[in-house]
Amino acid sequence: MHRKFDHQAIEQKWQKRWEDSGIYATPPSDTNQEKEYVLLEFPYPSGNLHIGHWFGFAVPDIYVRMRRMQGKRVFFPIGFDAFGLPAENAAIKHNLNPKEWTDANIAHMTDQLRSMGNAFSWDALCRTSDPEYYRWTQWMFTQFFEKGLAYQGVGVVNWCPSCNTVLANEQVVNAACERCGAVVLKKEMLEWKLRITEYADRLIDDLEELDWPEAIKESQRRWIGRSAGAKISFKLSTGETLEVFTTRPDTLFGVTYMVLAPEHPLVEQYKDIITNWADVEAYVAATRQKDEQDRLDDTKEKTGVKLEGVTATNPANGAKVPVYIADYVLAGYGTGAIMAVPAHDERDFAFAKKFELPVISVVYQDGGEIRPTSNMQANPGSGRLKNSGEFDGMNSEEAKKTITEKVGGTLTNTYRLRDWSVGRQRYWGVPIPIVYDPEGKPHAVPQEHLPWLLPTDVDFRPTGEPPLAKSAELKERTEKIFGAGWRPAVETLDTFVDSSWFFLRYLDPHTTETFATLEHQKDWMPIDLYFGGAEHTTMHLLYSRFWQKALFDLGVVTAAEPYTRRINRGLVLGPDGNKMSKSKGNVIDPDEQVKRLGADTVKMYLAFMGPYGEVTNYPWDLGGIAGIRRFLERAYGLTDHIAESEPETTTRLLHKTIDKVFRDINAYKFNTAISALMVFVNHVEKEGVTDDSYAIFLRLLAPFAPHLAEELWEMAGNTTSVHQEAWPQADSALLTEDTVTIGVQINGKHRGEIAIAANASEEEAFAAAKANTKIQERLTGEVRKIIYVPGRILNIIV
RNA sequence: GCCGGGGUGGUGAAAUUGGUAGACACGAGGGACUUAAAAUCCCUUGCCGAGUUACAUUGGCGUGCGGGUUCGAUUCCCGCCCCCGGCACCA
Repeated sequence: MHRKFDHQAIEQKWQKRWEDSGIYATPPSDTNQEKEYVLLEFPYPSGNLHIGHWFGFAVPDIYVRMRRMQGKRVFFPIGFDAFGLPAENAAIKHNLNPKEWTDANIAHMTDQLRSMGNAFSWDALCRTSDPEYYRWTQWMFTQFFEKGLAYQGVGVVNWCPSCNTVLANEQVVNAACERCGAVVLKKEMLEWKLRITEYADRLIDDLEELDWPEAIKESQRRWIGRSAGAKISFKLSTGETLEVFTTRPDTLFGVTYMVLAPEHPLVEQYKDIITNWADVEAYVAATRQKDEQDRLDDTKEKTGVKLEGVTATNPANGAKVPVYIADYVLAGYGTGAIMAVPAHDERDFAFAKKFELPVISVVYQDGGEIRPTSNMQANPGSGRLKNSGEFDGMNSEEAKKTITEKVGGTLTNTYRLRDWSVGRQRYWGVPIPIVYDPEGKPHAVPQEHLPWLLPTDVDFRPTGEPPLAKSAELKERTEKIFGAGWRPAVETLDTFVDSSWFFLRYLDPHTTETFATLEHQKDWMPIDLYFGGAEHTTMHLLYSRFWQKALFDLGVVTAAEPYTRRINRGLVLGPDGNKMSKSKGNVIDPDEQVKRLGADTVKMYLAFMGPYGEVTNYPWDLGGIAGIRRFLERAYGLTDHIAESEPETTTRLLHKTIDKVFRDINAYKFNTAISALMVFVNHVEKEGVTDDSYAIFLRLLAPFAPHLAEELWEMAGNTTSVHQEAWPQADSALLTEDTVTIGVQINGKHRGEIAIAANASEEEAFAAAKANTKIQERLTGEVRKIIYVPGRILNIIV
């Protein structure tokens, strides 16, 4: 019978008891239990937990709790990604300190997190803004600096005019700032970068080993964008050589012109040689003017200017070809210059048509020559060579190698990935632990001076000038330690740096000797399962893989890859099917729901919406959550149906439920696991259940409704925690039925059902079918064939 | 344009990956209880039709569209259409 329960009293009671007894604290190393490190993307302390946090944190807790009951030694920590711009912006708005704002939010959100009732290892909690955390962020950065992995260089950066800071390439989405949506500008400046490009191959190749959804792997591969080709040098009429990157060295004989990116250094250098310099200069200036948005808006009509007075010589056949600048060639990719083969590249073809340049076809396909003419398209396919001298008839693949060798080029890979820009011209972050000597040469702050504290005497309102530059304390500190004329770096680190190693600090949150002992790393790393959102595919997930590899090369971590398995989840939408937002007024407040219906209900409802681990968006359904609450009330009232004995159907169903709940949780299909529990409750309400079976049911319920299951477990007379009980084992003998109902088809059409022994022979099944009047009526003609799949189907062909 | 993931009732979704399509839940309709409402309980609920006073019963269609393979297709193959996410002149 359905029965109300006081969820607030129950939840408070058990949350306190679990904490007092410390049953979820980080498990000690010295046991024979198998370890399992389950990680969540830690929250940014924005002020309030939203439904997305619940979806992301409370649902994986189901998996964690089952694994614990199965005897695994599970580590399930939580923390805060506490540095970042919102704190600064909020502080400016409310006229307080970013630290105060952040700390207050953390305190509040910690309470909210506790109300979830997750099996968190609270003892491992850490926050990236604590000096004891960021001293290690800084230490790692200095190690990278010493190895040349962190460097400062002048380049064109992405500048967000609204956030007043540099952004990494990954943080620019559709030419706009990933955080605030402002259109990103190009700006030339000195910036701090990490050489992630040096790890490009490993970041691609090591994906093979990972048990990740293919979609994420593919996105990372495409983001890194490795392409195999060759670097080939062309002699210029000026005497210098021009190096180009091409994926098609086999088409070298088809080169009819060259193109440099407008920003290419040679352009400026040839100022006095180029006879139409005014035109060239104007084009370069126009390109510089264009921001990212303009480039996207382009209709992709090709533009460019010929460099009059400069020609290039094709190393393959000595042909002299003109040289252009055009903005379809990007300064940041390859060598910033290309050899153009209009016959076999669509972009070159479009350009050649516009500027009336020759098109020479040098590749044809077997079984029919396809040659572009001025009215046709380029043919980018591979095939056999022609018009290529001694290489005629060779296939493209072989020719790529042979021709490259012949002209003294080198086969090489080129990547789309850019080095990771990590310096930020803002306040609330990790100060870059670098000081400059009087000559301006950068030096790492030595370990004994770490943490290199974030100064507090700072006006952090954004002016475009880094706030730390205004700190007298930082300046004095630097001079005091290093000497007169020394000055500190004034940028802070991108917060993606902080989150690139948080999972290591969880292992040893209080050690002052190191960021995490090797002993604990060996015990827990790599992370077995990482739950998170799809938006981090080419940001956090890529950065932290790189960071781990860089640490691995320093010999300070034990694993070359941080995350063995990854599950991406979808999004919870508002009841109207739109993304929740204050302006749409469709925001569901989890606190309100928890107060009204309980944490167990909210958690279970989120788990019931659909399969987890598929990036699908689920609208919040007010009626749906009421249904879950109803289910829990019925589970609560199940004691009314406890009897001395139970029918065999109940026992069998129980074992099927054990089996299904286990398999479904293991596959993150929490929705169908819950429906199996519902089926069991529906059945027991009619048929009754014994004490023993009821106790098993409570153990199955425990991961989904930890508070209620614990309460019922206690009400059933137990003094232990249900969460420390062993996970039930299904009796395989009870999983298979003796008799089954199977469908009967005639000519493939469903015509009825028969109940027969599970191991019935074809003859027996056919006999049973003939005994069925409905079937019999239809079996008029001669039976030509019988298809019988035991336990599944009987199909009679007449 | 390219890459990835999808399209199943009024809704969220199931379907042991070729074997009774729609489990479970929501919503809706009807009934019981109640002075009444809420809550709860029971029944019905893919669509269209036949049939009966009411049951019982029964036919056809149905997993985005069009083909194909198969005894049998939501599942496999071919060709389209649409939706969501990512990338976007990357040589």
